[in-house]
Amino acid sequence: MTIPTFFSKNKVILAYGTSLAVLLFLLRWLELRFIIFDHAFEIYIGAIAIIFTALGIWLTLKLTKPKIKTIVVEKEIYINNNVPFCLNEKEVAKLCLSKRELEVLQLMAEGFSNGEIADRLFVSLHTIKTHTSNLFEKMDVKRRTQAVEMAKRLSLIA
Amino acid sequence: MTIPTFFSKNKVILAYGTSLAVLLFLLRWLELRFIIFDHAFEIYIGAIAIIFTALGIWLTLKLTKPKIKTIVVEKEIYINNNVPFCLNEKEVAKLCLSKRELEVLQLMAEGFSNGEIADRLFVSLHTIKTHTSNLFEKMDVKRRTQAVEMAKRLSLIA
DNA sequence: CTAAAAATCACTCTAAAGTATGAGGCTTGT
DNA sequence: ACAAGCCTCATACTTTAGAGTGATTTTTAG
Repeated sequence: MTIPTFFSKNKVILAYGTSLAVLLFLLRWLELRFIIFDHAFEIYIGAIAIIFTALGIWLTLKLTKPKIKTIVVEKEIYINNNVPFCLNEKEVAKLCLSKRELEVLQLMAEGFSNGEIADRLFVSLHTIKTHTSNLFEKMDVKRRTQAVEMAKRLSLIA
Repeated sequence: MTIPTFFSKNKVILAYGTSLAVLLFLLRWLELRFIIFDHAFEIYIGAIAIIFTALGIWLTLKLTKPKIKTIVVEKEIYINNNVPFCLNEKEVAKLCLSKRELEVLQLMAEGFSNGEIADRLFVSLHTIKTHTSNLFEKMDVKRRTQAVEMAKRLSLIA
């Protein structure tokens, strides 16, 4: 998570530059002591050194690929019962539940038997049984009580 | 996980400065030795450039903390108990529900079959059936799904 | 201690739930 | 037009749930 800040980068570079300056002064001093050196040459070399060191630093910073670290953050989604019901369409889509199946699921959760649901939706008991079977298959549950529990937890129904 | 301290940085920089000085003296010496080369200056500059670029790269790799690119994957977790469950004891008393019956009711709401509840509570299926029958009688419902719906509505269970 | 309540187990029988499979009609998007 | 998905209905079969009745053993409160 800790990406090198601009400050830390600059700190290194500045420290390096300072050391170069010190070095140049040292050379200057040596030049004064032993009037051997042509100081323009040293300044030139120093400049080249600084520039290309900076280039190297810049290149490295630009071109190094960051290590990829994947963090799975569990985002808790609290379901507030006092807030008007809001269908969780994501889950509905994920489970591939059809409108009719949701209707059946809703009535199932309200405690109606398959027969009562059939009457309410004006279809046969067979149809409701098919719907419930498909629901259990899609939701990967074995009983209507499990389906209801899951449906409430996922806000598939009110 | 040793983060580079200021001291260690300086140590590197000082060592670097020293090596630079040595290098300059070496080059100077070489220059004095072989003044033969026509393009000695250009070669010299080129060498400096290459060396210091490499040095910059090396320094950067050594002194910067490794880049880490973090990918945060949000995994949604649905949680329903935003308000800590509080048993509605008034209703429990009103309905004359016993502890055991509440236990059975809880497991029933979690989607377990009578057989599974029997296993969980280490009693026979007959016992659970008796409990459920008594529950339905007391709660005045006809099916377990209705009982569960009512229990959740009245906060008899979590 | 004792009566009441609670918990346990058993048996029978019916109703409902659930499984498996097949099939026909109705939209819908390509 | 046609494939795909959904809704519908059907049959046959298995499993679970629930009703009704009765009984024994713990627990618990007076």
